[in-house]
Amino acid sequence: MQAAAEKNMPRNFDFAAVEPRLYDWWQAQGWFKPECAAADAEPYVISMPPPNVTGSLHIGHALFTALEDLMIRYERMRGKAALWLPGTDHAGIATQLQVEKMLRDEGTSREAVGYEEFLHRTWQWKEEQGGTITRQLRRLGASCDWDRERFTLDDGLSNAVIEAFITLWEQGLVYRGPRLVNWSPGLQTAVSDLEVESTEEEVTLYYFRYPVAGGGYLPVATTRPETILGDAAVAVHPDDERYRHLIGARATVPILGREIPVIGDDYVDMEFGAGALKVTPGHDFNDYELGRKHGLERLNILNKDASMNSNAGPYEGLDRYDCRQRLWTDMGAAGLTIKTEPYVTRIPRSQRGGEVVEPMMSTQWYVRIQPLADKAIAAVREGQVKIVPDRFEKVYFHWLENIQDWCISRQLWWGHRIPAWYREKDGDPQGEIYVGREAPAGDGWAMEQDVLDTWFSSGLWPFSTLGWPEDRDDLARYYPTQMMETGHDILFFWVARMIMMGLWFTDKPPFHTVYLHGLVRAEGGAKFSKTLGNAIDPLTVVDELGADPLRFTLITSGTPGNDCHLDETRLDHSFRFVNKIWQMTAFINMNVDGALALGLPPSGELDLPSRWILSRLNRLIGNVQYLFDIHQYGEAGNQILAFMWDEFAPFYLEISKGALYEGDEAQQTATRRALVHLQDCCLRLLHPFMPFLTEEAWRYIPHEGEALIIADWPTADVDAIDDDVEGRMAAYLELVREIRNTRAEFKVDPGRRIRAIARAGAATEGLAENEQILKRLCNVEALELLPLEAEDPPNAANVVVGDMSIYLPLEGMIDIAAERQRLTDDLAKIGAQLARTEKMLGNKKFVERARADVVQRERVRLADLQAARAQIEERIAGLSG
RNA sequence: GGGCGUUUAGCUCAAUUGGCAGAGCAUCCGGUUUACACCCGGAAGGUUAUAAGUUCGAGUCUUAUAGCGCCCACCA
Repeated sequence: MQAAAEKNMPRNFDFAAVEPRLYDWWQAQGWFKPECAAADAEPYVISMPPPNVTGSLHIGHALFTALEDLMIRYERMRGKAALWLPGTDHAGIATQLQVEKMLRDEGTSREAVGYEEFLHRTWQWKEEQGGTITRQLRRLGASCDWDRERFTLDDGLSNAVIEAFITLWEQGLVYRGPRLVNWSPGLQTAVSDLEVESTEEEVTLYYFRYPVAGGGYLPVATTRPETILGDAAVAVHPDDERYRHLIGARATVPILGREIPVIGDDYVDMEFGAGALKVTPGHDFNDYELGRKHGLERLNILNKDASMNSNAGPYEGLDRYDCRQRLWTDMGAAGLTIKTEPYVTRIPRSQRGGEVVEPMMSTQWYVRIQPLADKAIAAVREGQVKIVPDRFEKVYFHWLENIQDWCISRQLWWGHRIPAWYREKDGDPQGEIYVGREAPAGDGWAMEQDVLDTWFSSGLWPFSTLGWPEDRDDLARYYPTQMMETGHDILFFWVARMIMMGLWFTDKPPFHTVYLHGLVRAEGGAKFSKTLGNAIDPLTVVDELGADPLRFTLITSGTPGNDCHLDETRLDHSFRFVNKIWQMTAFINMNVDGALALGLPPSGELDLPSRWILSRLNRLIGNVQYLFDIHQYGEAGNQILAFMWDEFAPFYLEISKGALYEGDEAQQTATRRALVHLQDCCLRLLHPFMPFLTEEAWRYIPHEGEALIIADWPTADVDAIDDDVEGRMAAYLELVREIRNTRAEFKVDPGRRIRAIARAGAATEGLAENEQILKRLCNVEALELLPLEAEDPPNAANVVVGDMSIYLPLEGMIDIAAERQRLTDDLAKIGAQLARTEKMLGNKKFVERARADVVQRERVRLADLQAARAQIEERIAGLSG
């Protein structure tokens, strides 16, 4: 098999020109599509976590793109029908907020333009902005099947959402009703528990008196005095000797004068605050439960914008915080206040706007989630779905085992409108409810205004994108998917819900493996944010360094599940690695011609360095395979880099110049074939990390096949792994290091060629055959052999590795005293190592119980160290004489 | 209040079933060697947070303590 390589390789990798050219070529050839694999190929599918349709690429997107594209390219090279299905999310709240801001800037508002116009403007905004993020993903090299791109609000997915909703309704798992919800006053919508984030804040704890009928009062403390207006009871602990006699008495709500009962419940903590508890079932989740238990009224005192409503009496119309002040002042005037004190507590805020969320009574749609959760728990428990790293399984179980019904309705305009209709009955405008695809027959039906939580449609993503519930072809071939790669921050929001809904609607887990990555953080662990100004913009990096260094850095900076701290110097290093690979390719390119036969020559025709580097290569391939199998992609990347930069380039490639420039034709050919094979394997291994560079470089070495993107993934040739060869070579390289050290110590001009003399004998025989190693790596002229009985060369430094002893005649540079000192220092080092090894081998238990190869290794080490010590001692004695 | 993660060189991080603690950046010394100065050679830098334990052997496993971080939870 012969293959030509492109000639005239450019001096540097011009990523800016190459990236778009290769991307368009790959895509035009259909290589991003699973159909490019064999017809019977096993599918490998990743549903891309859909970014917000109007979003713009940030470093988190870059991380998931790098990881998922790596997985996809790897599986594609392994011959799988690899499908990476891209798409975007309509992102209800986020997008609506963007459009509302736009309207505000125009001096108008959502309410002013009205429902139809607002939706029109939002779609327009989506059309304008919608392509941005997917264009940016392409710049990173994302090899998605763009023909299958989906959007959560497109017709097919909307159909899936309606189907899912109606099915749940028919199964009795969707219900509508008044409940206490987390209400976002600014957005004027309900939000789910998950969308509320509590942060510790310094607030005021207000102590006051609750007058009790018949005289006296109960002291109560609260952080939200305005909720006094909605109190339905005052509770004390039944064992509280101070107050238990008041249970059953009537208390009077301050200012309003409303009468409420004093109740007893052991929920009350006697030690806390004032000892008695005000109960506001309409505005507090605990009190809601308490109220249910005691049959208390759920009074709502707030309007939708969190101003006070008519139940607040004289305070009607005030904002809740103004009311808090005014009420407290009025209570003070009435002699009902006791004191205030600073207090730290957790304040619930909306994950979106950051505003304080108010628990409020509201009629919403819910999913009865327990049956779905049970299946989702079982699927992970039974191993049908595996979470990497597995510690997140515990978090997953804990959440699902304590899950609350899911509030799925949102009072937004942008989203999937709930397929429900109402008709007036008995004076209630929503007295009759119908759920279905179309409005029912008859007059007077009005469609539900609310839309569904964005995560409802996202939960269907892995199968809705493949055509569910229609068009079963793709669904049959590519579902369930294999990999769900996403951030651990949306384990509950998204992953758990996909598993629940996937199992419920398709009876299959939507994916087999969940790989969770962490957050990308700045140096020192700070969160990346635009306001802090520490954000690394991935597109700027791509402009300046190319996509490959960014991808490589992101992948090699982290481990699964852990946040990674992105260090900008690593970007730089990756960029230089790209150049390194390019230069290695250039060297090979200029040393081979198109007539070279591909593949390796028989092992017998290969010299020791070639057999060594091929052994190392195959060990690397095996390691990389292992690391990919356990999803340790970062470590795999680092090992490939280390192999190329620390072994292949500085040693083998340098040594190969001997054979290439001075060898006979057979040696030249064997070396060329080895070089090409090595570089070919490295480029294949690196392709999933750095697709552009590797594809382009591959063109310049002889290769077989149309493109690297569809080339085969390397497999380790275990027969090529040779411990003996590696051991011998390691000793020679140790010798190289010693000679280089010695040269540096004696300040020998690096350009100066020096002589190297070894005493003849078995120890040096192999070395003499491989004198190219010393010639190329430490600039010696040749290895001269000294007869056994000859005297030591005068004025020579001596380096010793194992049983090999080399003299470096450095006339005029050697100071006998200095040389003796150097050798004595060496001897001390060897002595220390020897002591350690002797101690280990002297330990009977070690010899008996340690693994055989470990013991053997120590024995070899012992022999080498003893030999070296003998050589050096002899040499020191010689110097003295 | 529970749960999880983390603590390794000055900084950012690795270390595959327990087997001589490694990189990058920064520092110091020396180099225009015909693939690469986007480079090459050399050096220095660690009681692996602390304390016990298991083991022939612990960065790795167990327990406790401390710092940092995250998640979950109804003390007003």
